[in-house]
Amino acid sequence: MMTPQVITPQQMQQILQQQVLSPQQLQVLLQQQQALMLQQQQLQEFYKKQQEQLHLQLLQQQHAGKQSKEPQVSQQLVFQQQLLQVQQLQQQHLLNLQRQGLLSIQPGQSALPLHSLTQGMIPAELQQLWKEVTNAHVKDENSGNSHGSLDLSSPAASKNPLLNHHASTNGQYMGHSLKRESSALDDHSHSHSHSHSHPHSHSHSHPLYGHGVCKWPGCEAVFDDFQSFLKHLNNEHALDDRSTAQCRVQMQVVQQLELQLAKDKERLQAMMTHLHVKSTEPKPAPQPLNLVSNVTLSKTAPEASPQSLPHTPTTPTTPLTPLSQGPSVITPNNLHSVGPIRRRYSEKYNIPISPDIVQNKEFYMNAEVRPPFTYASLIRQAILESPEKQLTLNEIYNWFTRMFAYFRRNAATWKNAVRHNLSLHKCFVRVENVKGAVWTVDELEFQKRRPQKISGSPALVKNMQTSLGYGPTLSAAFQASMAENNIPLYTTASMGSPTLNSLANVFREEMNGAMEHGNSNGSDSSPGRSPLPAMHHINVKEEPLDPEDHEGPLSLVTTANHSPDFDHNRDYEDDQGNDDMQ
DNA sequence: GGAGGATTAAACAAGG
DNA sequence: ACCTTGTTTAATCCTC
Repeated sequence: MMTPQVITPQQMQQILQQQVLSPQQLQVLLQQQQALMLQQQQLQEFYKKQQEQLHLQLLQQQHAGKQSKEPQVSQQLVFQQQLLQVQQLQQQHLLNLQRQGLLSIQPGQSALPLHSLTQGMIPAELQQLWKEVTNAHVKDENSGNSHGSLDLSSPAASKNPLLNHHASTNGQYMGHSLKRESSALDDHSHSHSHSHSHPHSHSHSHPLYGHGVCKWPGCEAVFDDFQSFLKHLNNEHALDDRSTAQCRVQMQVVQQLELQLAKDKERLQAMMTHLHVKSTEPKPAPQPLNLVSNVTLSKTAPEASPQSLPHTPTTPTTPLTPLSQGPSVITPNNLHSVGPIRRRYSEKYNIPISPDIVQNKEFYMNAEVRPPFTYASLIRQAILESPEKQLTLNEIYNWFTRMFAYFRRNAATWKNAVRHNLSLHKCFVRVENVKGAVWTVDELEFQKRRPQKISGSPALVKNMQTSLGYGPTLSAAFQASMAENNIPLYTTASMGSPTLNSLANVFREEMNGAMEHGNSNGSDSSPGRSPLPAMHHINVKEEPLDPEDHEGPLSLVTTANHSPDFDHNRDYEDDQGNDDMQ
């Protein structure tokens, strides 16, 4: 019954062990998403009101026709623009929620084997979680997928139609709110609804179903009727690693967007305040976003009192490649050509760091997701980030734990890997120092090393695999989704301050390395490289565009202004006690 | 199937 | 004796 050929039990375990979110985390994420949707709704209304109000004011002022007011009027216009932007952001958000694509694996191939494989291994909690996730979706259908493997949702949902009703309690705001939401914001289902003739589409509004298309991230299967869609949903998007991971990715996407939204709202609020516009509403929570981050953060002690690394943490100034070059607008296409141009790292990074995009960094700081970078890249980044471009081994360790939640575990393992890498790669040079020895980076060596690296960043691929449990698919998915976010982010970035952070650098570097290969070799620093190979495989299939989106994440992952909120006092800081893990 | 990179594990040495 | 820091070797996985 098992088809180990696809994933060995070992790998599976790894996946489950380190990559799959803990039930609690998923729980939180789910709730967050739900809350988000509701919030979105409120926001939408709120902004509408605001806009109306503004409009009125504008009209009044224009009426008044006072010369002196003109400047103010123009200001108002800007303001309005801001409002629009926020709205767009929201729209984008919703769109992402619905169509952001993840998979690209052919259902028949890997999906199935996985099902059977996972079946026996998935922890009960996962099942539970999945119930929550799908619960509302599966309205009927025992969908014949009786072979245990695909059931996932069947146990709870399919058997219990009642669940659907109060599904909202869990995370499935499906019903009305969602419906409303989509009709209001989702131009897809909205604007097109009439063009497509789907008899059931309106009666069976399902967030994952629109215009006869499955909106599951990455899927876009077309269906004639709602029933077949449901069937499809149960069969193809059952509870397996992929779905779970996709769900997770989606959550991250949501988080990202939320942060962005929060930022823009803040901006808007500031603008309103400045213009003395009283908001008609209590104003949504200041930081609507971080439901999750807050949780995790609070859990990990938000206070910031760097100890071991007092200096480095506060030097966000990305020592590396400023992303200023970012294509004005990142589109799936131009990404490719423009690609991540390897920039020599210049000391000139006076780029103001917009505190808003710290998201990605935060993501890795809070989520125990294995960063998609090789140890070498990370080590290098750590070193380059330091004021003196040199770090002691311990400082490198600290950087790892500080920057990545993932490295707060299994210290013995990754530390060994770090040491191993330091010794192994010529690009890392050990320099005797007064107080011992420090490690520096031989940039030339580092760059030199890359091209040889085949297959474009196997690390990435692998990391993604292990990290997401579904390899390339997810990595692509994740990046794709990030890329999507990218656009809105860029939007704001353009009006604010574009920046990138260390992670972005690492990412870019990694990409560059990868691309090096993808594009028929080339010497060291040939500009246009093609990104993750992984993505190619996957995305190419469905949308030739996406593959090049990887740049997205880069820009997305911006900024580094960072608050060393992870104080080193934390348990994970004390390496000792943590090695227990394994 | 082989080459080569990355990761992980582990043995071992030197110093504090 | 123990821990940290480094160096090495080896097994394994992965992509080309």
